[in-house]
Amino acid sequence: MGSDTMPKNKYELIYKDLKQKIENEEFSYQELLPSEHTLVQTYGCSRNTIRRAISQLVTDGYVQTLQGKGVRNIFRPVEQTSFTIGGIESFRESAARNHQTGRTEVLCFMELTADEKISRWTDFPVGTELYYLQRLHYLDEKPLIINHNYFLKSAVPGLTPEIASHSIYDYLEHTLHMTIVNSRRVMTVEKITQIDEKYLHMDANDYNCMAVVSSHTYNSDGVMFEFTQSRHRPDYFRFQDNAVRK
Amino acid sequence: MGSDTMPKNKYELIYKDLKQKIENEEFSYQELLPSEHTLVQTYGCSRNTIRRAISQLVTDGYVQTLQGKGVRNIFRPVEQTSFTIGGIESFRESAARNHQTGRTEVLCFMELTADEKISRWTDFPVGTELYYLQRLHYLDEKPLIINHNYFLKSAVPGLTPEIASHSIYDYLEHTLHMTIVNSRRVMTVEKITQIDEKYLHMDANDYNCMAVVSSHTYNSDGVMFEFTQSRHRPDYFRFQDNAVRK
DNA sequence: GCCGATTTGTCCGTATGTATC
DNA sequence: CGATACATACGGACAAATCGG
Repeated sequence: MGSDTMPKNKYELIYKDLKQKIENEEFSYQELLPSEHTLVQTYGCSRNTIRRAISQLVTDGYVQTLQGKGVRNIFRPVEQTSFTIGGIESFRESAARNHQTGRTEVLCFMELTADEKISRWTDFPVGTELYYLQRLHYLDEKPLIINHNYFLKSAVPGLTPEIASHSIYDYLEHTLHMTIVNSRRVMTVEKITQIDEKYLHMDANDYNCMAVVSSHTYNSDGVMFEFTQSRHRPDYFRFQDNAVRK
Repeated sequence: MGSDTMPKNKYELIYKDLKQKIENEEFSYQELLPSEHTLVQTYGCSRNTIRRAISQLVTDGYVQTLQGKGVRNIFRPVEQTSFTIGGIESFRESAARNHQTGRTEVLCFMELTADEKISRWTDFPVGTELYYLQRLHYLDEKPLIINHNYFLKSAVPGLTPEIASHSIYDYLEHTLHMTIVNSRRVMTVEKITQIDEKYLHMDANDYNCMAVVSSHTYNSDGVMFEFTQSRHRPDYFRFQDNAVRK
Protein backbone atom coordinates (compact mmCIF):
# COMPACT_ATOMS: atom_id res chain seq x y z
CA MET A 1 0.00 0.00 0.00
CA GLY A 2 1.22 3.43 0.91
CA SER A 3 -0.51 5.60 -1.62
CA ASP A 4 -3.85 3.99 -2.40
CA THR A 5 -5.63 5.06 0.74
CA MET A 6 -8.71 7.24 0.72
CA PRO A 7 -7.54 10.86 0.78
CA LYS A 8 -9.23 13.23 3.18
CA ASN A 9 -7.92 16.45 1.69
CA LYS A 10 -10.04 18.33 -0.76
CA TYR A 11 -7.29 19.01 -3.27
CA GLU A 12 -6.39 15.33 -3.38
CA LEU A 13 -9.99 14.29 -3.86
CA ILE A 14 -10.37 16.72 -6.73
CA TYR A 15 -7.02 15.65 -8.18
CA LYS A 16 -7.99 11.98 -8.13
CA ASP A 17 -11.40 12.70 -9.53
CA LEU A 18 -10.07 14.74 -12.44
CA LYS A 19 -7.31 12.20 -13.03
CA GLN A 20 -9.81 9.38 -13.30
CA LYS A 21 -12.06 11.38 -15.60
CA ILE A 22 -9.06 11.96 -17.86
CA GLU A 23 -8.02 8.31 -17.79
CA ASN A 24 -11.58 7.32 -18.62
CA GLU A 25 -11.27 9.66 -21.59
CA GLU A 26 -14.20 11.83 -20.55
CA PHE A 27 -12.17 14.62 -22.11
CA SER A 28 -10.89 14.03 -25.60
CA TYR A 29 -7.24 14.50 -26.46
CA GLN A 30 -6.36 18.20 -26.81
CA GLU A 31 -9.70 19.28 -25.35
CA LEU A 32 -9.74 22.06 -22.77
CA LEU A 33 -10.94 21.16 -19.29
CA PRO A 34 -13.63 23.31 -17.64
CA SER A 35 -12.22 26.64 -16.48
CA GLU A 36 -11.02 27.08 -12.92
CA HIS A 37 -14.02 29.26 -12.23
CA THR A 38 -16.36 26.48 -13.36
CA LEU A 39 -14.52 23.85 -11.35
CA VAL A 40 -14.74 26.03 -8.25
CA GLN A 41 -18.49 25.89 -8.59
CA THR A 42 -18.81 22.20 -9.41
CA TYR A 43 -16.55 21.13 -6.54
CA GLY A 44 -17.61 23.86 -4.14
CA CYS A 45 -14.18 25.00 -3.09
CA SER A 46 -11.76 27.89 -3.50
CA ARG A 47 -9.75 28.59 -6.61
CA ASN A 48 -6.48 27.80 -4.85
CA THR A 49 -7.66 24.28 -4.14
CA ILE A 50 -8.55 23.74 -7.79
CA ARG A 51 -5.20 25.12 -8.88
CA ARG A 52 -3.36 22.81 -6.54
CA ALA A 53 -5.14 19.77 -7.96
CA ILE A 54 -4.41 20.89 -11.50
CA SER A 55 -0.73 21.51 -10.79
CA GLN A 56 -0.42 17.89 -9.75
CA LEU A 57 -1.93 16.82 -13.05
CA VAL A 58 0.66 19.00 -14.81
CA THR A 59 3.58 17.27 -13.11
CA ASP A 60 1.96 13.94 -14.00
CA GLY A 61 2.01 15.04 -17.62
CA TYR A 62 -1.75 14.67 -17.89
CA VAL A 63 -2.53 18.30 -18.79
CA GLN A 64 -0.79 21.50 -19.75
CA THR A 65 -1.93 24.92 -18.58
CA LEU A 66 -1.94 27.84 -20.98
CA GLN A 67 -2.36 31.36 -19.69
CA GLY A 68 -5.35 33.06 -21.23
CA LYS A 69 -6.60 29.87 -22.84
CA GLY A 70 -7.24 27.11 -20.38
CA VAL A 71 -6.08 23.67 -19.30
CA ARG A 72 -5.52 21.20 -22.11
CA ASN A 73 -5.78 17.44 -21.83
CA ILE A 74 -2.65 15.79 -23.25
CA PHE A 75 -3.08 12.38 -21.68
CA ARG A 76 -2.28 9.38 -23.84
CA PRO A 77 -3.03 5.90 -22.59
CA VAL A 78 0.19 3.87 -22.56
CA GLU A 79 0.69 0.29 -23.52
CA GLN A 80 2.02 -1.55 -20.49
CA THR A 81 4.31 -4.09 -22.07
CA SER A 82 7.14 -3.93 -19.58
CA PHE A 83 7.78 -3.10 -15.97
CA THR A 84 7.53 0.65 -15.44
CA ILE A 85 9.04 2.59 -12.59
CA GLY A 86 7.18 5.38 -10.83
CA GLY A 87 7.82 7.24 -7.58
CA ILE A 88 9.09 5.66 -4.37
CA GLU A 89 7.37 2.35 -4.19
CA SER A 90 8.09 -1.22 -3.25
CA PHE A 91 8.25 -4.00 -5.78
CA ARG A 92 4.82 -5.23 -4.68
CA GLU A 93 3.34 -1.79 -5.23
CA SER A 94 4.88 -1.51 -8.69
CA ALA A 95 3.68 -4.96 -9.63
CA ALA A 96 0.16 -4.08 -8.56
CA ARG A 97 0.26 -0.79 -10.49
CA ASN A 98 1.41 -2.65 -13.57
CA HIS A 99 -1.38 -5.18 -13.11
CA GLN A 100 1.00 -8.05 -12.66
CA THR A 101 1.61 -10.56 -9.91
CA GLY A 102 4.91 -10.36 -8.10
CA ARG A 103 6.86 -12.76 -5.96
CA THR A 104 10.09 -12.23 -4.06
CA GLU A 105 12.78 -14.74 -3.23
CA VAL A 106 15.39 -13.98 -0.60
CA LEU A 107 18.76 -15.21 -1.85
CA CYS A 108 20.88 -13.89 0.98
CA PHE A 109 20.22 -12.35 4.38
CA MET A 110 23.07 -11.32 6.64
CA GLU A 111 24.28 -8.72 9.08
CA LEU A 112 27.51 -6.90 8.42
CA THR A 113 29.52 -3.85 9.34
CA ALA A 114 30.36 -1.24 6.72
CA ASP A 115 34.02 -1.33 5.75
CA GLU A 116 35.90 1.13 3.59
CA LYS A 117 34.66 -0.36 0.34
CA ILE A 118 31.00 -0.66 1.30
CA SER A 119 31.06 2.81 2.76
CA ARG A 120 32.34 4.30 -0.45
CA TRP A 121 29.37 3.34 -2.55
CA THR A 122 26.55 3.13 -0.02
CA ASP A 123 27.52 6.39 1.76
CA PHE A 124 27.01 4.71 5.15
CA PRO A 125 29.93 5.65 7.43
CA VAL A 126 32.60 3.02 8.10
CA GLY A 127 31.60 0.90 11.08
CA THR A 128 27.83 1.21 10.55
CA GLU A 129 25.84 -1.92 11.43
CA LEU A 130 23.82 -3.03 8.45
CA TYR A 131 21.52 -5.70 7.12
CA TYR A 132 22.55 -6.90 3.70
CA LEU A 133 20.05 -8.67 1.50
CA GLN A 134 19.98 -10.10 -1.96
CA ARG A 135 16.50 -10.53 -3.31
CA LEU A 136 15.18 -11.84 -6.58
CA HIS A 137 11.92 -10.41 -7.87
CA TYR A 138 9.66 -12.44 -10.15
CA LEU A 139 6.96 -10.95 -12.31
CA ASP A 140 4.47 -13.41 -13.68
CA GLU A 141 6.94 -16.14 -12.64
CA LYS A 142 9.81 -14.63 -14.66
CA PRO A 143 12.89 -13.45 -12.71
CA LEU A 144 13.40 -9.82 -13.79
CA ILE A 145 15.10 -7.86 -11.05
CA ILE A 146 17.84 -8.60 -8.57
CA ASN A 147 18.16 -6.28 -5.60
CA HIS A 148 21.07 -5.60 -3.32
CA ASN A 149 19.71 -3.91 -0.21
CA TYR A 150 21.62 -2.33 2.64
CA PHE A 151 19.43 -1.33 5.59
CA LEU A 152 20.55 0.64 8.60
CA LYS A 153 20.15 -1.88 11.43
CA SER A 154 19.34 0.70 14.06
CA ALA A 155 16.50 2.09 11.95
CA VAL A 156 15.05 -1.27 10.88
CA PRO A 157 15.25 -3.47 13.99
CA GLY A 158 13.87 -6.99 13.88
CA LEU A 159 14.09 -7.49 10.12
CA THR A 160 13.81 -11.15 9.17
CA PRO A 161 14.05 -13.15 5.92
CA GLU A 162 10.34 -13.86 6.35
CA ILE A 163 9.51 -10.15 6.29
CA ALA A 164 11.95 -9.58 3.42
CA SER A 165 10.17 -12.14 1.28
CA HIS A 166 6.89 -10.32 1.76
CA SER A 167 7.29 -6.53 1.82
CA ILE A 168 9.88 -4.59 3.76
CA TYR A 169 8.18 -1.27 3.13
CA ASP A 170 4.96 -2.62 4.55
CA TYR A 171 6.89 -3.63 7.68
CA LEU A 172 8.62 -0.25 7.92
CA GLU A 173 5.45 1.78 7.57
CA HIS A 174 2.85 -0.31 9.36
CA THR A 175 4.82 -2.13 12.05
CA LEU A 176 7.70 0.23 12.77
CA HIS A 177 5.62 3.30 11.85
CA MET A 178 8.48 4.81 9.93
CA THR A 179 7.68 7.60 7.47
CA ILE A 180 9.54 7.32 4.20
CA VAL A 181 10.12 10.75 2.73
CA ASN A 182 12.29 10.82 -0.34
CA SER A 183 14.70 8.84 -2.41
CA ARG A 184 17.59 9.95 -4.56
CA ARG A 185 17.95 7.71 -7.55
CA VAL A 186 20.62 7.35 -10.15
CA MET A 187 20.14 5.28 -13.25
CA THR A 188 23.06 3.84 -15.12
CA VAL A 189 23.91 0.95 -17.40
CA GLU A 190 26.42 -1.60 -16.13
CA LYS A 191 28.06 -4.79 -17.19
CA ILE A 192 26.33 -8.02 -16.34
CA THR A 193 27.76 -10.05 -13.44
CA GLN A 194 27.85 -13.79 -12.87
CA ILE A 195 25.12 -13.39 -10.26
CA ASP A 196 22.89 -11.60 -12.77
CA GLU A 197 23.55 -14.27 -15.34
CA LYS A 198 22.79 -17.10 -12.98
CA TYR A 199 19.61 -15.87 -11.33
CA LEU A 200 18.03 -13.95 -14.20
CA HIS A 201 18.77 -16.74 -16.67
CA MET A 202 20.61 -14.43 -18.99
CA ASP A 203 23.14 -15.16 -21.65
CA ALA A 204 26.12 -12.80 -21.82
CA ASN A 205 26.29 -13.46 -25.54
CA ASP A 206 22.90 -11.85 -25.78
CA TYR A 207 22.65 -8.74 -23.57
CA ASN A 208 25.86 -8.14 -21.62
CA CYS A 209 24.46 -5.14 -19.70
CA MET A 210 21.93 -4.41 -16.99
CA ALA A 211 19.80 -1.37 -16.24
CA VAL A 212 20.86 -0.32 -12.76
CA VAL A 213 18.93 1.93 -10.38
CA SER A 214 20.82 2.96 -7.26
CA SER A 215 18.89 4.75 -4.56
CA HIS A 216 19.51 6.41 -1.24
CA THR A 217 16.30 6.58 0.77
CA TYR A 218 15.55 8.88 3.70
CA ASN A 219 12.94 8.79 6.46
CA SER A 220 11.33 11.65 8.39
CA ASP A 221 14.12 11.62 10.96
CA GLY A 222 16.39 12.73 8.14
CA VAL A 223 18.46 9.57 8.31
CA MET A 224 19.40 7.67 5.20
CA PHE A 225 18.21 4.22 6.24
CA GLU A 226 18.49 2.36 2.95
CA PHE A 227 20.84 2.00 0.06
CA THR A 228 19.64 -0.22 -2.73
CA GLN A 229 21.01 -1.26 -6.05
CA SER A 230 18.33 -2.67 -8.34
CA ARG A 231 19.60 -4.55 -11.36
CA HIS A 232 16.98 -4.95 -14.06
CA ARG A 233 16.92 -7.23 -17.06
CA PRO A 234 17.41 -4.71 -19.88
CA ASP A 235 14.78 -6.24 -22.12
CA TYR A 236 12.07 -5.65 -19.50
CA PHE A 237 13.22 -2.33 -18.13
CA ARG A 238 11.36 0.89 -18.77
CA PHE A 239 11.54 4.18 -16.91
CA GLN A 240 8.95 6.84 -17.65
CA ASP A 241 9.17 10.50 -16.96
CA ASN A 242 7.49 13.79 -17.76
CA ALA A 243 9.68 16.86 -17.83
CA VAL A 244 8.34 20.42 -17.79
CA ARG A 245 10.22 23.31 -19.35
CA LYS A 246 10.50 26.31 -17.07
CA MET B 1 19.77 29.64 -22.54
CA GLY B 2 16.12 29.00 -21.85
CA SER B 3 16.14 28.87 -18.08
CA ASP B 4 18.99 31.04 -16.89
CA THR B 5 17.27 34.36 -17.32
CA MET B 6 16.70 36.77 -14.47
CA PRO B 7 13.39 35.86 -12.86
CA LYS B 8 10.99 38.64 -12.04
CA ASN B 9 8.66 36.64 -9.82
CA LYS B 10 9.11 36.81 -6.10
CA TYR B 11 8.81 33.10 -5.45
CA GLU B 12 11.43 32.36 -8.08
CA LEU B 13 13.82 34.93 -6.65
CA ILE B 14 13.42 33.46 -3.19
CA TYR B 15 13.74 29.93 -4.58
CA LYS B 16 16.97 30.76 -6.38
CA ASP B 17 18.35 32.62 -3.41
CA LEU B 18 17.67 29.76 -1.00
CA LYS B 19 18.93 27.25 -3.52
CA GLN B 20 22.20 29.06 -3.85
CA LYS B 21 22.57 29.43 -0.10
CA ILE B 22 22.12 25.67 0.21
CA GLU B 23 24.57 24.93 -2.58
CA ASN B 24 27.08 27.23 -0.95
CA GLU B 25 26.57 25.18 2.20
CA GLU B 26 25.44 28.12 4.29
CA PHE B 27 23.25 25.55 6.00
CA SER B 28 24.96 22.42 7.20
CA TYR B 29 23.67 19.00 6.24
CA GLN B 30 20.58 18.06 8.29
CA GLU B 31 20.25 21.59 9.64
CA LEU B 32 16.81 23.17 9.77
CA LEU B 33 16.25 26.23 7.62
CA PRO B 34 14.74 29.35 9.20
CA SER B 35 11.01 28.89 9.81
CA GLU B 36 8.48 30.08 7.28
CA HIS B 37 7.52 32.87 9.66
CA THR B 38 11.12 34.07 9.80
CA LEU B 39 11.55 33.86 6.04
CA VAL B 40 8.39 35.89 5.56
CA GLN B 41 10.05 38.69 7.50
CA THR B 42 13.50 38.45 5.91
CA TYR B 43 12.10 38.43 2.37
CA GLY B 44 9.19 40.72 3.07
CA CYS B 45 6.51 38.63 1.44
CA SER B 46 3.54 36.46 2.27
CA ARG B 47 3.76 32.96 3.67
CA ASN B 48 2.28 31.47 0.49
CA THR B 49 5.18 32.83 -1.51
CA ILE B 50 7.70 31.30 0.87
CA ARG B 51 5.91 27.97 0.76
CA ARG B 52 5.94 27.99 -3.00
CA ALA B 53 9.68 28.54 -3.10
CA ILE B 54 10.25 25.78 -0.57
CA SER B 55 8.04 23.31 -2.40
CA GLN B 56 10.31 23.72 -5.41
CA LEU B 57 13.32 22.90 -3.27
CA VAL B 58 11.49 19.77 -2.11
CA THR B 59 10.98 18.51 -5.64
CA ASP B 60 14.64 19.26 -6.33
CA GLY B 61 15.52 17.00 -3.42
CA TYR B 62 17.31 19.84 -1.64
CA VAL B 63 15.17 19.90 1.50
CA GLN B 64 12.44 17.91 3.21
CA THR B 65 9.58 19.53 5.11
CA LEU B 66 8.49 18.03 8.42
CA GLN B 67 5.24 19.14 9.96
CA GLY B 68 5.75 20.56 13.43
CA LYS B 69 9.52 20.53 13.09
CA GLY B 70 10.76 22.60 10.20
CA VAL B 71 12.48 22.36 6.84
CA ARG B 72 15.60 20.23 6.80
CA ASN B 73 18.53 20.62 4.45
CA ILE B 74 19.37 17.28 2.82
CA PHE B 75 21.48 18.59 -0.04
CA ARG B 76 24.62 16.69 -0.92
CA PRO B 77 27.03 18.07 -3.46
CA VAL B 78 27.39 15.58 -6.29
CA GLU B 79 30.50 14.50 -8.04
CA GLN B 80 30.05 15.25 -11.74
CA THR B 81 31.92 12.39 -13.32
CA SER B 82 29.56 11.69 -16.16
CA PHE B 83 26.93 13.39 -18.24
CA THR B 84 23.79 13.91 -16.17
CA ILE B 85 20.32 14.50 -17.51
CA GLY B 86 17.99 17.07 -16.03
CA GLY B 87 14.70 18.54 -17.22
CA ILE B 88 13.94 19.49 -20.80
CA GLU B 89 17.11 20.92 -22.13
CA SER B 90 19.20 20.92 -25.22
CA PHE B 91 22.55 19.23 -25.43
CA ARG B 92 24.29 22.59 -25.20
CA GLU B 93 22.39 23.46 -22.04
CA SER B 94 23.27 20.12 -20.47
CA ALA B 95 26.89 20.47 -21.38
CA ALA B 96 27.02 23.91 -19.80
CA ARG B 97 25.31 22.67 -16.64
CA ASN B 98 27.84 19.86 -16.41
CA HIS B 99 30.66 22.35 -16.90
CA GLN B 100 31.82 20.74 -20.10
CA THR B 101 32.24 21.92 -23.63
CA GLY B 102 29.97 20.42 -26.24
CA ARG B 103 30.11 20.17 -30.00
CA THR B 104 27.56 18.80 -32.43
CA GLU B 105 28.13 17.16 -35.78
CA VAL B 106 25.27 16.70 -38.23
CA LEU B 107 25.58 13.27 -39.83
CA CYS B 108 22.37 13.34 -41.79
CA PHE B 109 19.78 15.95 -42.68
CA MET B 110 16.79 15.09 -44.84
CA GLU B 111 13.11 15.64 -45.37
CA LEU B 112 10.77 12.69 -45.41
CA THR B 113 7.15 11.70 -45.09
CA ALA B 114 6.04 9.43 -42.25
CA ASP B 115 5.17 5.97 -43.47
CA GLU B 116 3.55 3.17 -41.52
CA LYS B 117 6.77 2.15 -39.81
CA ILE B 118 7.92 5.63 -38.80
CA SER B 119 4.45 6.49 -37.62
CA ARG B 120 4.32 3.50 -35.31
CA TRP B 121 7.23 4.54 -33.17
CA THR B 122 7.23 8.32 -33.50
CA ASP B 123 3.44 8.70 -33.11
CA PHE B 124 3.36 11.15 -36.01
CA PRO B 125 0.41 10.25 -38.27
CA VAL B 126 1.16 8.54 -41.60
CA GLY B 127 1.80 11.15 -44.26
CA THR B 128 3.21 13.81 -41.94
CA GLU B 129 6.01 15.90 -43.44
CA LEU B 130 9.11 15.65 -41.27
CA TYR B 131 12.72 16.65 -40.97
CA TYR B 132 14.91 13.72 -40.06
CA LEU B 133 18.31 14.33 -38.54
CA GLN B 134 21.12 12.27 -37.21
CA ARG B 135 23.43 14.20 -34.94
CA LEU B 136 26.52 13.24 -33.06
CA HIS B 137 27.26 15.03 -29.79
CA TYR B 138 30.80 15.40 -28.53
CA LEU B 139 31.69 16.21 -24.96
CA ASP B 140 35.24 17.35 -24.42
CA GLU B 141 35.98 16.00 -27.91
CA LYS B 142 34.66 12.52 -27.13
CA PRO B 143 31.62 11.28 -29.10
CA LEU B 144 29.08 10.23 -26.46
CA ILE B 145 25.58 10.58 -27.79
CA ILE B 146 23.94 9.93 -31.12
CA ASN B 147 20.56 11.51 -31.70
CA HIS B 148 17.81 10.61 -34.13
CA ASN B 149 15.49 13.60 -34.40
CA TYR B 150 12.16 13.83 -36.14
CA PHE B 151 10.78 17.37 -36.32
CA LEU B 152 7.35 18.34 -37.55
CA LYS B 153 8.13 20.37 -40.67
CA SER B 154 5.12 22.66 -40.34
CA ALA B 155 6.13 23.61 -36.81
CA VAL B 156 9.84 24.06 -37.50
CA PRO B 157 10.02 25.82 -40.86
CA GLY B 158 13.37 26.81 -42.26
CA LEU B 159 15.48 24.34 -40.35
CA THR B 160 18.95 23.94 -41.86
CA PRO B 161 21.99 21.76 -41.16
CA GLU B 162 23.75 24.95 -40.07
CA ILE B 163 21.16 25.59 -37.34
CA ALA B 164 21.16 21.91 -36.39
CA SER B 165 24.88 21.97 -35.74
CA HIS B 166 24.45 24.88 -33.38
CA SER B 167 21.30 24.63 -31.27
CA ILE B 168 17.84 23.78 -32.56
CA TYR B 169 16.17 24.75 -29.29
CA ASP B 170 17.77 28.16 -29.48
CA TYR B 171 16.32 28.56 -32.98
CA LEU B 172 12.89 27.34 -31.90
CA GLU B 173 12.64 29.65 -28.91
CA HIS B 174 14.41 32.78 -30.06
CA THR B 175 13.83 32.86 -33.80
CA LEU B 176 10.52 31.05 -34.22
CA HIS B 177 9.32 32.14 -30.77
CA MET B 178 7.96 28.71 -30.02
CA THR B 179 7.23 27.87 -26.39
CA ILE B 180 8.32 24.39 -25.41
CA VAL B 181 6.08 23.06 -22.69
CA ASN B 182 6.69 19.46 -21.75
CA SER B 183 8.35 16.28 -22.82
CA ARG B 184 7.41 12.68 -22.19
CA ARG B 185 10.50 10.58 -21.83
CA VAL B 186 11.02 6.85 -21.73
CA MET B 187 14.34 5.34 -20.77
CA THR B 188 15.27 1.87 -21.93
CA VAL B 189 18.33 -0.21 -22.68
CA GLU B 190 18.78 -1.44 -26.22
CA LYS B 191 21.20 -3.43 -28.30
CA ILE B 192 24.00 -1.55 -29.97
CA THR B 193 23.67 -0.91 -33.71
CA GLN B 194 26.31 -0.63 -36.41
CA ILE B 195 25.78 3.10 -36.48
CA ASP B 196 26.42 3.36 -32.74
CA GLU B 197 29.52 1.24 -33.08
CA LYS B 198 30.89 3.27 -35.93
CA TYR B 199 30.34 6.79 -34.67
CA LEU B 200 30.81 6.31 -30.96
CA HIS B 201 33.92 4.20 -31.46
CA MET B 202 32.52 1.34 -29.48
CA ASP B 203 33.45 -2.30 -29.48
CA ALA B 204 30.55 -4.76 -29.36
CA ASN B 205 32.79 -7.17 -27.49
CA ASP B 206 32.88 -4.62 -24.75
CA TYR B 207 29.45 -3.06 -24.10
CA ASN B 208 26.83 -4.39 -26.48
CA CYS B 209 24.06 -2.12 -25.19
CA MET B 210 23.12 1.55 -25.22
CA ALA B 211 21.16 3.72 -22.82
CA VAL B 212 18.25 5.02 -24.87
CA VAL B 213 16.06 8.00 -24.05
CA SER B 214 13.04 8.43 -26.30
CA SER B 215 11.06 11.61 -25.97
CA HIS B 216 7.91 13.18 -27.35
CA THR B 217 8.01 16.95 -26.95
CA TYR B 218 5.07 19.35 -27.04
CA ASN B 219 4.79 23.09 -27.56
CA SER B 220 2.23 25.55 -26.25
CA ASP B 221 -0.05 24.93 -29.22
CA GLY B 222 -0.43 21.40 -27.85
CA VAL B 223 1.21 19.86 -30.90
CA MET B 224 3.85 17.21 -30.57
CA PHE B 225 6.54 18.77 -32.76
CA GLU B 226 9.48 16.52 -31.97
CA PHE B 227 10.28 12.89 -31.49
CA THR B 228 13.82 12.12 -30.53
CA GLN B 229 15.71 9.00 -29.74
CA SER B 230 18.94 9.70 -27.87
CA ARG B 231 21.40 6.85 -27.74
CA HIS B 232 24.02 7.28 -25.03
CA ARG B 233 27.29 5.46 -24.50
CA PRO B 234 26.47 3.34 -21.44
CA ASP B 235 29.76 4.05 -19.68
CA TYR B 236 29.06 7.80 -19.69
CA PHE B 237 25.35 7.75 -19.07
CA ARG B 238 23.80 8.85 -15.80
CA PHE B 239 20.22 9.84 -15.08
CA GLN B 240 19.45 11.47 -11.74
CA ASP B 241 16.13 11.74 -10.03
CA ASN B 242 14.56 12.58 -6.71
CA ALA B 243 11.34 10.81 -5.82
CA VAL B 244 9.02 11.93 -3.04
CA ARG B 245 6.79 9.48 -1.18
CA LYS B 246 3.19 10.67 -0.90
C1' DG C 1 -5.46 47.92 -33.78
C1' DC C 2 -8.19 48.59 -29.77
C1' DC C 3 -11.38 47.07 -26.21
C1' DG C 4 -13.65 44.10 -23.14
C1' DA C 5 -14.61 39.37 -21.55
C1' DT C 6 -12.49 35.21 -20.25
C1' DT C 7 -8.81 32.48 -18.29
C1' DT C 8 -4.64 31.42 -16.03
C1' DG C 9 -0.55 33.44 -13.06
C1' DT C 10 1.10 35.86 -9.01
C1' DC C 11 0.57 37.62 -4.47
C1' DC C 12 -1.53 38.88 -0.30
C1' DG C 13 -3.99 38.24 4.34
C1' DT C 14 -6.40 35.28 7.35
C1' DA C 15 -8.32 31.29 9.73
C1' DT C 16 -8.02 26.66 11.21
C1' DG C 17 -5.99 21.95 11.58
C1' DT C 18 -2.23 18.98 13.01
C1' DA C 19 2.34 17.47 14.46
C1' DT C 20 6.42 18.40 17.44
C1' DC C 21 8.60 19.73 21.49
C1' DC D 1 -0.75 22.26 28.39
C1' DG D 2 1.13 26.02 25.55
C1' DA D 3 4.26 27.58 21.99
C1' DT D 4 6.05 26.73 17.57
C1' DA D 5 5.98 25.08 12.89
C1' DC D 6 4.15 23.22 8.82
C1' DA D 7 -0.50 21.87 6.14
C1' DT D 8 -4.88 22.96 4.36
C1' DA D 9 -8.33 26.08 2.83
C1' DC D 10 -10.69 30.34 1.86
C1' DG D 11 -11.37 34.87 -0.39
C1' DG D 12 -9.78 38.79 -2.74
C1' DA D 13 -6.85 41.80 -5.78
C1' DC D 14 -4.28 42.63 -9.76
C1' DA D 15 -1.28 41.16 -13.77
C1' DA D 16 -0.73 38.83 -18.18
C1' DA D 17 -2.24 36.24 -22.10
C1' DT D 18 -5.94 34.92 -25.39
C1' DC D 19 -9.79 35.61 -28.21
C1' DG D 20 -13.76 37.66 -30.40
C1' DG D 21 -16.09 41.76 -31.85
